[in-house]
Amino acid sequence: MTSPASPGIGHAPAPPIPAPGCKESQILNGAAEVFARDGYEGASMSRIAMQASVSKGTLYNYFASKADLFAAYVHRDCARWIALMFEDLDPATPPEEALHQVGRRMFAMLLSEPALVMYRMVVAEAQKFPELAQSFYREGPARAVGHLSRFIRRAAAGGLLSVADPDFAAEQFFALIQTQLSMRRRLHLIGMPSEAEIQHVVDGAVRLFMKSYGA
Amino acid sequence: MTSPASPGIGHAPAPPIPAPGCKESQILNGAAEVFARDGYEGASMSRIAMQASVSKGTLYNYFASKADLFAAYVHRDCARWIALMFEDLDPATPPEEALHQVGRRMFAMLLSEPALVMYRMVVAEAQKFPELAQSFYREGPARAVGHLSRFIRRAAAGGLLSVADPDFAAEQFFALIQTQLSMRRRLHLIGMPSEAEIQHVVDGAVRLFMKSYGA
Amino acid sequence: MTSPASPGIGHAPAPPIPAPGCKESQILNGAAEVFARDGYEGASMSRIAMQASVSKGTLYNYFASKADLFAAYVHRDCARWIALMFEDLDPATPPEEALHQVGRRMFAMLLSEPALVMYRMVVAEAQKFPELAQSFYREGPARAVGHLSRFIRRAAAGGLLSVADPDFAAEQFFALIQTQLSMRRRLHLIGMPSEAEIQHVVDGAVRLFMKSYGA
Amino acid sequence: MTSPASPGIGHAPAPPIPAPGCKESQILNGAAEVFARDGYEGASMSRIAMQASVSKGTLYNYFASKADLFAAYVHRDCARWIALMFEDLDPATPPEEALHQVGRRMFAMLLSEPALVMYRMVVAEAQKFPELAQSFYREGPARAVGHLSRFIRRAAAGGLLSVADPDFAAEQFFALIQTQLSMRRRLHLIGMPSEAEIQHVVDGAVRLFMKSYGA
DNA sequence: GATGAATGAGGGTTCATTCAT
DNA sequence: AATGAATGAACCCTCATTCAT
Repeated sequence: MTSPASPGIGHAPAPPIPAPGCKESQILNGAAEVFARDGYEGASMSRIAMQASVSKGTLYNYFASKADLFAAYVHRDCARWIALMFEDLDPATPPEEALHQVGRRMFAMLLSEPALVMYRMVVAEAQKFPELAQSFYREGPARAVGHLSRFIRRAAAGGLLSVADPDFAAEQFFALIQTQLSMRRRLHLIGMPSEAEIQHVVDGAVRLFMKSYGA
Repeated sequence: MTSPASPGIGHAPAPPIPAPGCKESQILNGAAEVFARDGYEGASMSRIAMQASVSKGTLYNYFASKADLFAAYVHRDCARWIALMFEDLDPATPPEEALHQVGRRMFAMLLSEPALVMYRMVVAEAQKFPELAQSFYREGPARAVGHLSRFIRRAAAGGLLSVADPDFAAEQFFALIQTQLSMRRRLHLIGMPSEAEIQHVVDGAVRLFMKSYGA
Repeated sequence: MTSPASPGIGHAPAPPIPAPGCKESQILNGAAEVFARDGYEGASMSRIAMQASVSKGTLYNYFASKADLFAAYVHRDCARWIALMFEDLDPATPPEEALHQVGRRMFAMLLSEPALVMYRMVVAEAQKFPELAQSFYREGPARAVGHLSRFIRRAAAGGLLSVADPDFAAEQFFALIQTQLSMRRRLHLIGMPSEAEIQHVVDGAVRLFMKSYGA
Repeated sequence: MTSPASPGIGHAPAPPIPAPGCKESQILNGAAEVFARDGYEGASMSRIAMQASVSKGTLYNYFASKADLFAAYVHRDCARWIALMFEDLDPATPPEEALHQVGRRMFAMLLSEPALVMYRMVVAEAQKFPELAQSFYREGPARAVGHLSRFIRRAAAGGLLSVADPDFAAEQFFALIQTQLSMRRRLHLIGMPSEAEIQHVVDGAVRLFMKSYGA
């Protein structure tokens, strides 16, 4: 119903992301800004209402509570940039080149401002919103690893890589991308790294990976 | 700065960690409990006062504000368990064995409950308390990498490893430890991993590392 | 249904009770449920609208305000069960038997759930809605006493009772029905009394009454 | 301390009524005024704070919630005027005179402004505060009936009255006091009755009572 | 130094009411 | 005639902070 276009696939998104122009979307935009700036606890419904240019009452016409609004915001924004992450890799790409490509994309995505904000909030509130942490993990990191793992398995089957445990290997590659540079960025100690810095980290990761897992 | 070697001189550490028995310490203990449970915004001075068995007035005799108290708590507790992390590695240890040893220790420490709590809080409040994030990074991750880097450099000098950039190599090893298992633990999705799971991750990290950097 | 049948006579009731099927009636039914459950202040127009299956806007098309709606509800429901109270007593009935009969009916009616609810609400809001209390009194207790008083007067005229002040005597009988049992019921301390308990109270009332006022 | 006079009895009051001058008392005075005027739901903590000349925060330093404050108010004010009700009747008083005396006192008390207010509130909120209704009944009406019942029993034992069931007889007398005058007063339809009106009702009650139960 | 009563701004939430459709 | 989205004031309650004792 929400996407009759692509026949045969139809895995409908659970929370139907609101149309960009509508009031609900307007509220979520305001919420995104305030939550990102102040965190969950620090954000106030008053400020969100103000930022979204609606009355406080209207907030509650769309979302039953602050927690609900927060969940909706996380879901929408997760879905947004997760979608950008993985257009499937062409299996024909030589592994080394594919790793470079996906490595750079991952890196850039991980350290992008919206992803950072999301990561910070989900980590911070994981205790209070366990189901949010769960769905964040499932929709984000888990899917990324899954995609990479499938690529590795195919490459191994084709004799291009020599990997016994593709899942674990994918996790390792994913981990190698997140050096201290990521940590410092997450702690707001640095801004977005330059292209050269990214390249350096990714090169290092690919080199280590291929040395072990190259055919 | 941390080097207490120079004898006879008592250059006091910047934030003088309070004597364990005193009232200030008593307050910080209460604060630790409450901050860990409720987060910065969620914690209330009343609850902290109650937990520490002092009056609210006394809190303000020792700490000018909630933010101040929070900073003091982070500093003290960071210092506490960072200290446990790195008794210096014996340079005589064979690299592979040393990596296994330090890998296991890092892993266990990183995923321990107090470290998780601290990580979560610092990440969550990095925006509001930038200087806190800075000192957390300096006293924690940066020192860990520094230690490992020095060990690698020595081993390379001795011909036991073949590493061009010891700092970067150390970061890579550190990164390899933090697979999805860490991510899931940070998101409260799993409890403390078993000894076998730890061993598996560390083995994999050492294998990858040695394949590239082994002499 | 209230008797539009009688041809030729148009003594319209002051607040024209709405026809049972119409939208106004539908709203009042919803209001009755919610007011009874939540009281005047506790009731919300949203819940009433929901209960009545109409939109909030429609509520205001029929009633200018919450207070108006409340008044309409009280009027209609008072009228409803007051009507059931007194089909006129047959003057030929021997007084003692008539008193037993009317006593039991009064008692049962007074302690019935809808009457209790109404009593509670009118008492509670007597200050805020004085005209409501007035009309409640006039349509309820005053009419009950009036009926009984007329019966007593006729009986006295016929030599069956010896009563100087029929109004006062009727009030006394009415009062004797309302022992502590009524009080406890009004305070929600007990449920509906059993038939035996009712009989006991009514017997006692009739006995006392007849001892003084019997011919 | 509250009643050192009667030795050997000492039934201490459960909720220690606060000293008249203290802040708690000051708050309760403000609460009494506002609750009496606006009812439980209608009263706002802000108005109470204002009326009591304290800040809203202070209210919550003394009472955990609005419900708590309401309960404390009911308890204190019940206790206050219940105490005035029954200094024990002298058993030597002739029954008819005693009934006149207690009848007038009851009547006046029942229809006094504070008792009315209390009655209205307890009835109104009996559903939401059942334990309050219970303790109101126990401390008020039940005790009144108990006192009267004991007097009647003694008189019957002394041959001055002829009563088989003193409890029921006491209830009947109590009921006879509460004619429509009481009802009208409870509905705020009239002010305090005149001395003559009171006398009339009480005379009638005593007459009916003595006609049946006189020796 | 230690206390805890007092404060008042601000928190999330509900509500009666309005009005464009 | 009927709707329901939008409003903003008011609700109860919590909070960090102050200050007289």
